[in-house]
Formats: sequence, C-alpha cells, structure tokens
Amino acid sequence: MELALSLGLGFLEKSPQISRSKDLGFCIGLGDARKYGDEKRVPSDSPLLLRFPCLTDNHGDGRGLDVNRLLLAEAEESEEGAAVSSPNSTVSSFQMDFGIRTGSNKGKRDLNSFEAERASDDDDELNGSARKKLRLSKEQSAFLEESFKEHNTLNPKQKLALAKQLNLRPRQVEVWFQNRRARTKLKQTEVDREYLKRCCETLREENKRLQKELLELRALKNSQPFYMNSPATTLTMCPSCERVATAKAQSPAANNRGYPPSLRSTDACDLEPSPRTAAHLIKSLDLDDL
DNA sequence: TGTGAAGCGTCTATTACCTCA
DNA sequence: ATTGAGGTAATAGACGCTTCA
Repeated sequence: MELALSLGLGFLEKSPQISRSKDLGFCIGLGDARKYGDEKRVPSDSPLLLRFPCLTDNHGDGRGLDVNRLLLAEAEESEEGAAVSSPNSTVSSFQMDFGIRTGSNKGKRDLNSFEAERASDDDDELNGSARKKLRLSKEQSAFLEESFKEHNTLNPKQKLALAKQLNLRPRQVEVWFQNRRARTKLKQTEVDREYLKRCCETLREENKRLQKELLELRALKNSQPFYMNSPATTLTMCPSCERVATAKAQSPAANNRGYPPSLRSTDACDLEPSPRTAAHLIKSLDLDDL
C-alpha cells in the first residue's frame, strides 16, 4: 500500500552533498502497493504512514508524520470521552449495543427495528431504489476508528467479525473503511499540498537571493576592471557546493537554515567557508555565462 | 506454458441523505 | 419553518490481482 510521490527536485540529483537517501526521505505510504508492483501482498495491518522527516522536529529520524494519528486524534478530541474499547483484534468478548441514529430519533432506535430493517435490506435491497442513510452511532464510529487504527484494510474475516460485533452489515463495514481511507487520503493530499507550498516558497526565496547575489557579482566585476591589483575583498565559497557569498551575503551555512531539514545540505555547508580574494574568484568565474 | 473469464477487493467520483447553524 | 453548507453513508464503474479451466 503505497502512493509514490516524487518531487521534481532535479537539482538535488546534481548535488552530491545532499543526501537523498535519508535526509530527503519523502515517502508516503498510502494506496495499494500491489498496483505499483512494489509488493505482492501488503499486510492488512500496515498503518498509513507518512514520512516527512524534514517536517519532524528530530530532523529525519524516520519517525515521520502519521496522518492516522492526526485524524484519530481529531476524532478522539471530538468524541471526547466516548467509551471506546481498544481491541487487539476485531473480535472482542462482548458485543456492543449499537443503536442507529436516524433522523431525529438519534440513538433512540431500538435494535429490533434495525434488525428487521436489516433483514429487509438483505432481502430486497431496500425495497427498490430508495436508499436509506443510516447514520452510525458515535460508539460504532469510535469502534470502527479504533479498528482502522489497527489496520486500514480488512480481510473478510475481520470484516465479518466487526460487522457482527457492531451489528452492522458487512457491506456497511466495508463501505465505512472505504470512505475512511478516502478521507485519510484527502487529508494526506492537504498535507502534501502544504508541504509543497512551503518548498516552493523556500525555493522562490533562494532564487531571489541567488539573483541578488548574481547582480552583486556583476556589479563588482564592472566596478573593478583592474581587479587584479585591487585589494582583496573577502568572498566566501563553500568548498563543497561552491556557493559564493559576498561579505554582505549570508554564509552558505546560514542560507541553509531557510530550507526544510530534508532539503538542507547536511555535510557540505556546515564546513567553514574558505575566504578567497575577489580577484581569485572572479577570475575563476565566467560571469557572462551566468 | 499461455490465455481469457470470473470473482474479489480497492479506488475514485458521485449521489443522496442527514445534521446543524 | 426554511435553507444552505458540510459531513458522510452509499452507489457505480473502472482497474488490478488471483484463480481456474
């Protein structure tokens, strides 16, 4: 179950100093890996795991950001104390009394009427085309949430057990999980969007900074035609990434701070930049090509 | 061994219903 | 009492995978 999301960060390919394996670990576990040929079979209890090391506090320790937890936390918050058992499996020792809320009778409908309707549903598919919408009770939803936390897909056995336990039709359980996965994915998409937005802003800033730097270098070149004889102006260059900075500009290491952790050059720009003279630098650069 | 049909599960888009402000 | 928005249960269709003849 994986949704591969690849970012078109081609420049990273060309930057050997930026580790792409760990620091840039931008992977989202979502969807059906079987469709992508990654795995033959994915365990049904594999959680939806979203890893954005660069967004975590611990900078890529692999713990990542689990959208399930976010969603579940939200759900738990909103449920506020709804009695939820925490099943280790979908089969627990008791069967909850889950009434169905419908219309203004929420929570008041007795089980017998529901059973009757359920039987009727099974018989004639809701007596034609009228589709009734049965709102699941808080308890049922909470229980399903708990179950979803354990495994976001169900095998037939689990589905049946859950249905029996919640007094729902297996089809309802199936649909609930379907919709729940869809909601998770939607939420995931929002998270992705925010992340990419931030990346975009960072890159825009970086681009702006580089443009400015370029202008400064050009100005420097024009204003000092006899640079060979001029006193040394301190420019710095990162020995690894060869990013140039004037005395006014930030050091590469400082510039690095604007990046999300995953985009930071971890090993290169932390090195002390070696000062070079303007003459040496400008000589080695063909500014007209920039 | 290759192939096509059937069955099943999942995803995605959409609809329809319900609740609430 | 009405209404519009938002949430969500349910449906339909497409697709991929597995099994089997």
